[in-house]
Amino acid sequence: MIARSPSLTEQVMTHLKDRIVRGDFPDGRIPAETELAADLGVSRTTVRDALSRLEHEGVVVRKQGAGTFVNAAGLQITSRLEEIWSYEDVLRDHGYTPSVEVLRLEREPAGPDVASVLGLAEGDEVLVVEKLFRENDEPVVLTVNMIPGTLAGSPKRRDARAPIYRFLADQSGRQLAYYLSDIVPVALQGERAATLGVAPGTPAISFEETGYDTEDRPVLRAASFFRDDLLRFRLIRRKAV
Amino acid sequence: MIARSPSLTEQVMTHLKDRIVRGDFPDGRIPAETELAADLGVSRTTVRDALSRLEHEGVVVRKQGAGTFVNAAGLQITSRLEEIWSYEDVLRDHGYTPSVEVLRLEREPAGPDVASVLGLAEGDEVLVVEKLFRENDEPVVLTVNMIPGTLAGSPKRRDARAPIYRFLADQSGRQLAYYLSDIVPVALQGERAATLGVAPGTPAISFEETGYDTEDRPVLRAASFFRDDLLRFRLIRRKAV
DNA sequence: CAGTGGTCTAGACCACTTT
DNA sequence: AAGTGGTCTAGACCACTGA
Repeated sequence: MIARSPSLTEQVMTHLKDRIVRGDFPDGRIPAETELAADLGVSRTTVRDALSRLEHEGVVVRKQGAGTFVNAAGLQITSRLEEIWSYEDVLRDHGYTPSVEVLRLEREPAGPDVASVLGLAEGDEVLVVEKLFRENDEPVVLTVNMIPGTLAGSPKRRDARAPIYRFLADQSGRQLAYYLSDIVPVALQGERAATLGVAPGTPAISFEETGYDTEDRPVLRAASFFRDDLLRFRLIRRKAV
Repeated sequence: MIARSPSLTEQVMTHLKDRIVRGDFPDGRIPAETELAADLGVSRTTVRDALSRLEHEGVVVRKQGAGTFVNAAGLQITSRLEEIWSYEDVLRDHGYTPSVEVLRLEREPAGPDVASVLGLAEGDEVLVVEKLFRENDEPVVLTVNMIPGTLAGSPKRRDARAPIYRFLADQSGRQLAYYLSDIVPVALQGERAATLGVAPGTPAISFEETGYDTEDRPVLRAASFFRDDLLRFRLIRRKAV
């Protein structure tokens, strides 16, 4: 709850972002590192740290010998794939005001695939949490999460509306540290197509992912299905260094 | 002892990668930054730079106060989405030894979408380069590239087998700087399905992307289709900082 | 050529985790 | 308390770009 004062680097980042948004650099050129350092009263190292992180975020581009420039393309990226964490936030980033409904919350025996990924024996119990995210009654994202039964108590539907990483932390105390995600093309069928409000056979992207806690133990298996017409993933690809 | 050319930072990176692969850190724990700096005879800043980049690549994880650790999950990532540049390399990373065939190389009038993206008038000529990447006669990736007609001479089929960024550089002198890519689910139909050797209606992922040169001018529109059973994209997602 | 970002050093103190 | 990574400084030289 205590707001720790942002680091100098972070303050420089916000400062630069603000100026970019404000249109302080109409030609897209950002002042030289030494100049910024002098103006802001910090060391060039700190400025460079901030610029590195902004470059990593896709906000600016640096060209040796030439200068640092605002990256117009980066402003088009609404969701950076590697930082997706809560679908509610993703939808908000897209300008939506999402609602969440818990479609399913029950225990069932794990199938062989899920058991293997989560390090369980086949037939061990998993808790299934199925959620639908809507914008104005229009379904956009459907997620199916499976958690080892031993890592959950007897949650109420209301509890399950929280982002899954928070739900998991509340139930088990385990912190979700990272996901390993496969991007998989699917054709939506049957009930799943109906839930998302599309015709059977509609092609869609599914993220199939395994979540690990801070000690690299698998704690979550999830699949997410998207309405491609309402939610599109975009990324920048640059030549590797 | 250590020489120039690859930067010190890069040498430290390769050194650490080698030791990781060699199994020098059986418990997954990497020596402290100060220790590495002393051992290698470089400053801690250089070591930190190397570790930052390895962390960014997903090779290691750093935990404040605890240490730096090998990231087992990162070793499973064969293709980092944000660094895809040549599909031949992507396939090689997957352990394949790909071959390339140029299926199509001809000029045609641009449709409205392509014209708009490339900043052309509808009907202006674009050069279409369609390539198929195979592993052992098995088709894996199909790419369709469109370049403004003014940016290409009269290339031969042989020229078009090179990676598209090199082809573009050879033809026009323009350097491809980055791509803006949409990840789109499609159902493969007709000729395209046949070319990739799958049943009509098979769901697939398509990368729809626009390539820009170093001066942010659009120079390339491309779409790529994948055999999901042969080429899978995987990524790590971590909590944003 | 002057000016830019890229690399590197040596050292200081802080925030956090583990013992 | 000891040890780790995180932040920050001040300064040096190099590699590259552009006029």
